[in-house]
Amino acid sequence: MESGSGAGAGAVELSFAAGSSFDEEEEPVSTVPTRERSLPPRRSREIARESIALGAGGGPLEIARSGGRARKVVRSGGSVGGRVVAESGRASLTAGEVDSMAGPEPRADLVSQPDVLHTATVESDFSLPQAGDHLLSGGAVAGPTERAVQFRVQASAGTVGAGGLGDPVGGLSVGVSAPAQSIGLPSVHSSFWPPWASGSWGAGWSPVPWPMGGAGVFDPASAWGRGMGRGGGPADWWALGGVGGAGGPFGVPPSGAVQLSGPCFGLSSQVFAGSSVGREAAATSFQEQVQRSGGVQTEEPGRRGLGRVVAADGAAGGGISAMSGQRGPYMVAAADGAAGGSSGPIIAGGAQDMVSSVGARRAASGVADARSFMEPGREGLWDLLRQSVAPTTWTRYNAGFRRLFAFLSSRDWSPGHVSETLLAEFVLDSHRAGFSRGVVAGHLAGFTFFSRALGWRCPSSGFLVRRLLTAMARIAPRQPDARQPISHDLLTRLIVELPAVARSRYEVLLFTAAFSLAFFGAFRVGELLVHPADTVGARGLLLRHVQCGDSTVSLYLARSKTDQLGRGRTVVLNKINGVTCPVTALCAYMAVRPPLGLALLLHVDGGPLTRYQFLAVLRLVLRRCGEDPAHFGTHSFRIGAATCAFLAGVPGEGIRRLGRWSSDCYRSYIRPHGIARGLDQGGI
DNA sequence: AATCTAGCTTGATGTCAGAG
DNA sequence: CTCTGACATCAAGCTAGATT
Repeated sequence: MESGSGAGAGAVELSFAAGSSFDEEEEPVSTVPTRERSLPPRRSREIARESIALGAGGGPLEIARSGGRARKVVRSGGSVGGRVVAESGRASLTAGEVDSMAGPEPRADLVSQPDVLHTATVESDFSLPQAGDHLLSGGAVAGPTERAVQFRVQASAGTVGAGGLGDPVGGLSVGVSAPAQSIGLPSVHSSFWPPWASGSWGAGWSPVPWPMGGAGVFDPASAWGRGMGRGGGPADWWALGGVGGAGGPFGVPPSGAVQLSGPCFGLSSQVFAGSSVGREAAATSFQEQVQRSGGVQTEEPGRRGLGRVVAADGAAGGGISAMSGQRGPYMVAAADGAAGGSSGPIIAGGAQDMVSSVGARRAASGVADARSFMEPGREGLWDLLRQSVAPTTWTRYNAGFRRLFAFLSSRDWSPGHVSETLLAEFVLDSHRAGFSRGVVAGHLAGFTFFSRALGWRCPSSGFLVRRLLTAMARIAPRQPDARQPISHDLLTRLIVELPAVARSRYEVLLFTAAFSLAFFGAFRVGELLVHPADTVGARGLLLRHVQCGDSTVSLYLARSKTDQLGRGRTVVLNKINGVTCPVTALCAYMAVRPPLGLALLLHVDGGPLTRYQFLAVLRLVLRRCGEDPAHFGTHSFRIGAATCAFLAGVPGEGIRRLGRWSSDCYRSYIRPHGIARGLDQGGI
């Protein structure tokens, strides 16, 4: 099965013309027209690094904010307040409106409550005389609307491989909005490599035969899958295993002194705010993190009830929707649209806010946000409700709510209970407008979600609605998934051809590792790559999640689509022969990977490998292999892995665990003939 | 009890506008 | 012209409830 050809052996350093990260010192010998790929500019990041000027004691505040597409300066006569703990370093400043302005009918109950309306975080060097000092005093923003502004100074030290702590914690977080006990962490993990690197699990790490078809060692008595967590048992022998449990495989000592280990690869230890050992490291690491992050970090947008939303929906890259001027009870419109995790609104400062509409594609619709109908004083409930679903789902539900709200408002409807007749009319209207069944059902789901939260009756599962949706599905049935699997043979060819499209030796190693991991790990692209806007590495493989051994690599998946609670799983890949070997590929890449950034897969300048680039290179090399790129996607690696495992004789349960499926839907990926034909295909 | 199905949730992806 | 981010849509994936 293995070709064993040495693809990269005689490869010269070639170049291609895109990507964000090519080492300028490397000699570009392009074999691909620059039209296909070119160096992306990074000036936006430079702009983003422009810092803020902090006006202490009520002085003027100037925030230069910027991003991928826009740069705006917001001035406001404000002051900041807070108790700053860290002494020096590079801090990010989170600013948010305490509340929205008063509209024609201001709600005093909301206006009076301090809370962050919109926040944005920018960074700045800071140097404070003494930890614990009250350096900056609070105050209200001047202006007719009397908005207070709240800032949080955040000195982030980055994180170390303390998987047991859950998602990376932003290191030191200090300021007015951070209670003292939240500053720093109760314990410090000192070393970069987690304890299991020392081999404590060693007995359980059986070679994984897949997809070689049974060449492995079966050790059912191992700790693998037994002592380490869920899903144990003999069926694990072949598999990638799942190590569950709250702590994950990464041990975190309950206590201990701060001890910085040697080169941290951009991931310094978490340290106490008050730790003298840690401050310098914190500052250094944070600077590094900021540089990697592109400068602007945003927080989850929080919003309050009534008022005028002056800026919302800002992309991390700087897009901001101008929503100013809206009045009345249904004022918010698109403000929540950025809840997708990758972005957050940018603040607008004072009374004369300058708000950019750059990058906004969606015009103000004047349609309500569901939160507008929340009873006063229950905002905390709303915030927690938001956490009950994924950010993407929240965004989508909001879109559904807005669309249905707009439709209902055009009928004789007042906010509140909805009749099934009206819902049926909505379905009919959507059908005539050309929406698919899935889209309409999604809109209904979103509206129903918020209706339930608000106590509105919304019979979206009524007979009429259900039948109409069924009719839509029958009229326009789903198209079969046309994406073809990337077989192991094709993977081999892709890797062999990579040098022809890569710009440098480094990129050959990067994409070889990326493709090999995508296939053998059966990763979703979102599990493999870190989104550029994700500065904390909430998703995707991070450097600290990887452990290379002589014959295995282990990859810790902190969370995934099927692990929303973030229990974590570890994927172990074993060495095989040939150019596709994930262990060899990853180790080769790790040997040249720059000591920068959080993401595992990044360019030589530290920028993360993006989906766009991953797909662009995949398409280039597919074309070079004589394949039609239109038939493949990033998911083709996952489809190929399932298909390949099936053809190699891996049992159904094995395939299920390989791709971390918790249902039988993996069967739709068994596509020995290329195209999906149905769930019963494959006869598993 | 086993199987099927619809509904809900969520990741992947295509398209568009804008930045550079 | 490429690349990014936002959005809309498609489709994966899970589960509760209905059906057999």
